[in-house]
Amino acid sequence: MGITIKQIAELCGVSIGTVDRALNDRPGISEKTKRRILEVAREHQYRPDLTARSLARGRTMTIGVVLFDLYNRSFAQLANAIERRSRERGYIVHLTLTGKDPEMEKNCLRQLVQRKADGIILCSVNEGARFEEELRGLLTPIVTVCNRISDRWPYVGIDDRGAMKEAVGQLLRKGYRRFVYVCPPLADRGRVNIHTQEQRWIGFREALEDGADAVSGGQGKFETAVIAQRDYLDALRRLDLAAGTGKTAIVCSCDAYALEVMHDCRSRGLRVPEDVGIMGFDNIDMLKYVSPRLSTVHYDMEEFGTRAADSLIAWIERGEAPSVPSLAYRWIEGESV
Amino acid sequence: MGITIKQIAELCGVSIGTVDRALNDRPGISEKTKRRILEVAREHQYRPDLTARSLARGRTMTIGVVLFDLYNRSFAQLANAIERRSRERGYIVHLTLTGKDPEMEKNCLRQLVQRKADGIILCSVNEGARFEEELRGLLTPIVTVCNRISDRWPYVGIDDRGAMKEAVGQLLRKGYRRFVYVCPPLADRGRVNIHTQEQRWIGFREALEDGADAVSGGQGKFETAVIAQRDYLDALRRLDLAAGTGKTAIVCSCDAYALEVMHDCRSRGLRVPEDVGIMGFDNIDMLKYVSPRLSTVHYDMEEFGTRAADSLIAWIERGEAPSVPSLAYRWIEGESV
DNA sequence: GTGAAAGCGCTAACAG
DNA sequence: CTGTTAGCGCTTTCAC
Repeated sequence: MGITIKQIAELCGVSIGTVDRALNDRPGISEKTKRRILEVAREHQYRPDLTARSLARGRTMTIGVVLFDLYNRSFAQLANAIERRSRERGYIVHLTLTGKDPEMEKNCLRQLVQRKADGIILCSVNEGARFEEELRGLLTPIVTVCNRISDRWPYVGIDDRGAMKEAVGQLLRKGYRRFVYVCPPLADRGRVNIHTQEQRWIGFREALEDGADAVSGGQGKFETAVIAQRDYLDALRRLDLAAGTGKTAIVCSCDAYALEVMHDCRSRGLRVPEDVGIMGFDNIDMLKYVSPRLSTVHYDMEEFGTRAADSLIAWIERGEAPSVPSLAYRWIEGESV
Repeated sequence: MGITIKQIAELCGVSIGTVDRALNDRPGISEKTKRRILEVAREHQYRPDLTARSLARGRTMTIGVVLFDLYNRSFAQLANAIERRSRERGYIVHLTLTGKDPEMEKNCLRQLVQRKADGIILCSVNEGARFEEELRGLLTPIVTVCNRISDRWPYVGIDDRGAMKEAVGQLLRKGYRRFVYVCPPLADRGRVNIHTQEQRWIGFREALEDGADAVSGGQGKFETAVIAQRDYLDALRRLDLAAGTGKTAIVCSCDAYALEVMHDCRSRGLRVPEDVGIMGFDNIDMLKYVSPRLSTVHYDMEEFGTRAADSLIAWIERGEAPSVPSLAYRWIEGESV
């Protein structure tokens, strides 16, 4: 199935070395024989066997991608962009999904290394010194995305902390003084990589600290509650949002939560933003179908993808880990706060 | 980087043949030497080089996937399911995206074949005898999904014609007698694969034909308009939905269009379903954030993925193209008709 | 039981 | 300019 250089060599009455020179237009071959060889190759629809080439060259022109899943719209866009850019640059993508299972993630990585992927783009759930040791042992360029691991591996993403800080600053400016922060469980720290969520959480606190100084000269803090658990809606319902003075802003660390929260609040008869303010983070594109429009933080997932691919390829081809600057983000003024 | 069987052989003072027997527990080796070899292999963290194995075995344990993109939620789910199932069964996925570009699609296919993917799951935009000839020339098992090509290649999907027919039957039963059918351009037929859209369109017409017989004994047809163009919203606006008697049902061949249409109608002050009925197709999961709930046809994209993977693997491993029965679908009663 | 050797298809270094 | 040869790391067949 498919003709090989050896067969071409026989057909042309030359050696495989010569065929190789012709096919990969390497120097040291006469125009005449080259033309003849190319002609024969074309006639027989010669297509080099890339697995053989990989073995010989020691490079597979393959990029391994490790993500949680593609349910999340953002991950889908990310994968899309990575594939696009990679193939533009001559690489093909091995997609592997972990389902956020630490062991599965290790399997994926191992698998990719065994298949000799030239580099890997990783959104990790694993974390910790031991995991880093394992990563180092893979001896493969790795670029992290969405979840930073450590300075040793380039990270593509925004400054989540700064972004959240700015966003909450907007709420303060609008006059909000009571806050509920809703996010996924942060307790797994150390076992599971929640770098991004953690940064946002820090950004939230910093914004309030700075705000407290500015607003009341360091006097009275703001009223805040934190909900960081799976059944966040239940927890939220137990809170009396109307108690006290002033309107509450529910700061959600991601749009997915914000949408659920908004839905739930409204089903309880709370008007948004009249009775309660809600903000999200991520600007997932589902938002365009939702009213009132959610106020949120936007960043470009596609850019994450192309940047991650570019950085990884730079590393692969230049041999040294590149440093990647934080990408841009911006506050989206909706109608929900 | 990484130890090889040759090195293990030297370390153990045996031949590589023996090492191979130990590592792949093949018969013809004493328990004792086997144990010793495995011990050494474990110590040195031996991981077989899968590119080398591929070359030697003539199988890569790789499945190529060719889709349009991952923007569409359904494709993302599809890709997700394919990856999951494939890796469960020992295969890894090569993801390639065509962006609906026929030439790009051919590139992807060629690339996958050169990389010796054991089989390919394809959602094709190309179509026609010549393309089929090319596909045949690839000499690789191919399972089609979402867009059928011909009987030569197994197709995973639902009976779109039947499903649309049933759905429109629901509308007739609800009393609708005026219809606007909205779908992507159908004019590209022959050049571009629009099998699915075509089937739905046929289903729509059949439903009305059957309905005409049933309702008025073959007398008077229903009032219908068809919009099959990129700027379908503009076209729709030009229609006077209120004219004539009875309420109009806008039958959209996909939810994406239905959502846009619904949004547009409401921005024009039309109430759904009081003034106009709208139905979609696909039951994309964005719908859960939309009210009124869209009436639509549901099918399980994940099932497409696992079935496609299973069928392809069956073909790869058993050597003969499997036949795949149509998958299940069901009408979702929403509030939009 | 074990070893030797011939591939898989391509690359790359070295002779001529 | 062209041919030869030795790999890449693993599999597989055939001797011993």
